[in-house]
Amino acid sequence: MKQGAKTAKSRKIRKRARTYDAHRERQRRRILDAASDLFDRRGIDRVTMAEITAASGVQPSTMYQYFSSKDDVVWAIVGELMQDKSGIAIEAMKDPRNALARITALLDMMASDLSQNPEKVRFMAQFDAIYARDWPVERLLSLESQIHPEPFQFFGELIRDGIADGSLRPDLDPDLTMHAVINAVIGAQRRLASLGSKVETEYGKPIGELLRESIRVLLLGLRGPGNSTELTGKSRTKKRSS
Amino acid sequence: MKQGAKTAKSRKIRKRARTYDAHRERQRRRILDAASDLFDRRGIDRVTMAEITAASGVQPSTMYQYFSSKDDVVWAIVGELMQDKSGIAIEAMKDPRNALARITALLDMMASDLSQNPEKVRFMAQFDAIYARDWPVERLLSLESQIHPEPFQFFGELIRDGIADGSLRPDLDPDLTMHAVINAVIGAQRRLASLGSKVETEYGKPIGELLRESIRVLLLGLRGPGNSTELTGKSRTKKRSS
DNA sequence: TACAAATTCGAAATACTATTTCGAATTTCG
DNA sequence: CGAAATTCGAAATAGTATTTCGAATTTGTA
Repeated sequence: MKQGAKTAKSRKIRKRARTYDAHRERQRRRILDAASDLFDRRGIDRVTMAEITAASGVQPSTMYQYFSSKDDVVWAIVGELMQDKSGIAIEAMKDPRNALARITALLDMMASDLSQNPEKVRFMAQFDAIYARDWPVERLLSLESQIHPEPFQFFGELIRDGIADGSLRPDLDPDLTMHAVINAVIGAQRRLASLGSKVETEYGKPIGELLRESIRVLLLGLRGPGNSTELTGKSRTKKRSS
Repeated sequence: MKQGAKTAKSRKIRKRARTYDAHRERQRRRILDAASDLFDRRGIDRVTMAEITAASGVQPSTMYQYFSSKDDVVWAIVGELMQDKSGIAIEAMKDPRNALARITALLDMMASDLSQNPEKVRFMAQFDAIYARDWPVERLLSLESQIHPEPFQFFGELIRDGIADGSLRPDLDPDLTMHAVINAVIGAQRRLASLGSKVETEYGKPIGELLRESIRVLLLGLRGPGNSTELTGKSRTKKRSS
């Protein structure tokens, strides 16, 4: 349906020949942007289709020509978000020093994400809680595999590398530990986003700070006997990373 | 409406005088049990009031005489769950050895909870994601404070005790660390419950095992320099670490 | 025991909501 | 130009939470 459509609007000559597709892209974007904004501000389940159509300026009948249901809209937004995040994550993992440094960069990225886009994180938390369980595994798998082909092996390698280069403690389980750590950080991140200001008023600390402390403890637990205080201290106070 | 009503059903003599109240209690229970079961099996948002009334054997009109809305039902169940869990948690924290042992007991309890009642945990995850943010802070606070009066000071003390007795590393922040750790474990626990079987089929490990690994890493990160292997390999199945 | 209060039922009514349908009007394509 | 794609408007369908009310039943009490 949309294969050769997005190569580029090369010149005016081509532009006319692609008006249908280009228009469809624009409409789709308008709908997704409007929906995303509403979801962020009010939560998935409190947003009605009528509101989405109103905010995006199309009629319901048009709406359903782009998305077959409200769930479909949610799914599309989730897909885009995951795509974005995984790109950033892969970038963050380029650190050449050692495995611990790469893990640190990845987790720091998640903390920044919470501080900068708490609404998006909250949206993903709602997705997990409401939809993820019932939707067919294939749908999730196809999305995820399209993003990171082999996360299992990859995470396993990471732990193995770290044990080899001495940055991680040697008694970690390559098939388990990295998944457990990532899940803990994502879980903490999304819970903080869900509770939002409630946490801040009750605990007196910004949610970003709480998550960074969780990450600090986890990294301390991963660290090999060698590097005692190397990465421990006030870790992420953003210095000019050259 | 129901002040001096629940002291006790002393004798048969009294029993008759309290039939109204007793009946109301029973009805309330029937509704909550039926609703809880449905929520566990299908998720909060997929359960209709009609189903709840059918399952509990009352008419809608009767239903709304006990709970003013579906949210009200959800809230009541959350309240009971929190009450239960906090009782168990307080019990688990009685370990007299040292602060690290108490924290370990608390986190282990959460892992057992996930393994034994994944549906309940999932229910709480949905509550957090869908409701917790919008509901008035006072409502959450009144519930929580009724359960554990001073969690802040309590958690702070725990860290301070641990630093004093040497079981925790000395550079932890009494006002921050324990909250961060608890939040990470609860977040991980609820995320695993939300994703449920999906995690198991994709990662090939039961969710309980993943959570226990997260907890193991966190505890390693908390541990003071003194007790190297003391509590590490303990609850974690095999692995005679030496 | 008789009467008032509390509880339940049944059934219908209201007000939202997601989703569909269809024909007419407009724009794009070949 | 004529066919195809797109949008609109407006109304229709079906499912949902919540309310209302009078009749029937049970319980409390004088």
